[in-house]
Amino acid sequence: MADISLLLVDDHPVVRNGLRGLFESVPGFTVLAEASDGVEAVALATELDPDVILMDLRMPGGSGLDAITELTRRGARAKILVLTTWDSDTDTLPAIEAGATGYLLKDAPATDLFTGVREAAAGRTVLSPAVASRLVSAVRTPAASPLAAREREVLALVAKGTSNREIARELFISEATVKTHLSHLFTKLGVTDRAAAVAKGYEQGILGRD
Amino acid sequence: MADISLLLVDDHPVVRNGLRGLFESVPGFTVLAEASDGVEAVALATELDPDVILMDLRMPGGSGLDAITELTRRGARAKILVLTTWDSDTDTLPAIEAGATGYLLKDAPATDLFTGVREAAAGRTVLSPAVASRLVSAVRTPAASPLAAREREVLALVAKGTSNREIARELFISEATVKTHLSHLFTKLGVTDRAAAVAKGYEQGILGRD
DNA sequence: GAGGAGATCAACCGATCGGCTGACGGATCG
DNA sequence: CGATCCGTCAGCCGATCGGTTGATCTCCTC
Repeated sequence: MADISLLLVDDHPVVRNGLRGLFESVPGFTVLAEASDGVEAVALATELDPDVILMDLRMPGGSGLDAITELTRRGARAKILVLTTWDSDTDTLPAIEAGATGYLLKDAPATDLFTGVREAAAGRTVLSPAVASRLVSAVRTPAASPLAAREREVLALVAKGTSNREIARELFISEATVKTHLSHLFTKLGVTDRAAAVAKGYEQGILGRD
Repeated sequence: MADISLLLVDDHPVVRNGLRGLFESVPGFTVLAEASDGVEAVALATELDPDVILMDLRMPGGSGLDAITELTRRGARAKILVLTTWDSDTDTLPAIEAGATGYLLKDAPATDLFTGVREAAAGRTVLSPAVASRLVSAVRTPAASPLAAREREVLALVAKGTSNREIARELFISEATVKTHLSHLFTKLGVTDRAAAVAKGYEQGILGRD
């Protein structure tokens, strides 16, 4: 197996040097280049096509988040590992949404960094428990639907662009009943029209989970 | 620190026995009880209030998923760890959405089981890389918006229940222009009314990320 | 510099929606 | 047994929507 090629991105030369030293001290890694901001990172990543990019999020001039978004948009092959100082960093979730493969703590033991990079290069996701928790709570949907079963059915059809008349036919009820259900669910959701009702439905997790 | 109290839930006596043996062979754990299906699990969990519940998902008579949902609904204190046989189990994500704290592989080394349970008891999320990946891809939003900037603004207002006339006032344009934008975005999204447009907006990640 | 996309506006018309009022039977719960 | 919620239905009416056709202007790209 060939070395894993790396691109280091951090605005602090000290950090970059430290990382370079670490990864050059063990076999299996090659540091292709270093970048000090997001723009440079995108340019170098495009040019050098590294296996893994180690990227700090907080940098002057072209944030790490933007760089991740841009690289993802370009369909870059490189796996992106976010380097954070604190575990509780609120930027982590957006970074992962933007396309980061995982994240590592800057003060993690060296062996953790090595395994993290290897995992990422192999296409696996690298997450600490804290980040995993945040992901879980982002996915988890707490709210129980305040709508009656029939109202949910009507709302689901509304979300598909079905007219009241068509809904009536589909559910084997009269158009008047459909309108009654709609009025009720409008009140319950605190809206006045079907478009806003659909929006509330998604916000509250009533819709969207086929 | 007191022992971590456990409830074991699996339809196979052999598996339950094996787990009990494992956890009784080391200090720090107390197996309170065993349940063979979801219903029994909920009853015992309510009665005994364990710290951690180890639960199989596939069981006859009251699936594990239903049990998790029910326990979550009741606000049970116990952390729920799902026991799966295969990592690729498609039930894992729903289980986590339902309220599971994490999951463990049945054939994982004993030490992994122990640390997993300890982590869960401490409130941390226990996930394998494969599950983490699936979580990440569930959160990740791929599609770039096919809508023009102005069209997105109109759609966002529509989702809030704003009428065309109000949108016009809000954006300092005429009602006619609002209707033009709507017609265009309807076409682009492949829908025929504002309610379905809002739904598409959420499905495609255009709406919903304030 | 032609073409395309975005943003702006107008007028018309039929279809649909949403509000209002009122009603009835069943289920569940205290 | 009465209250409350769910699900069903009706008619009326003004407001709003969506489709259509057609137009002007700018900006960007090829």
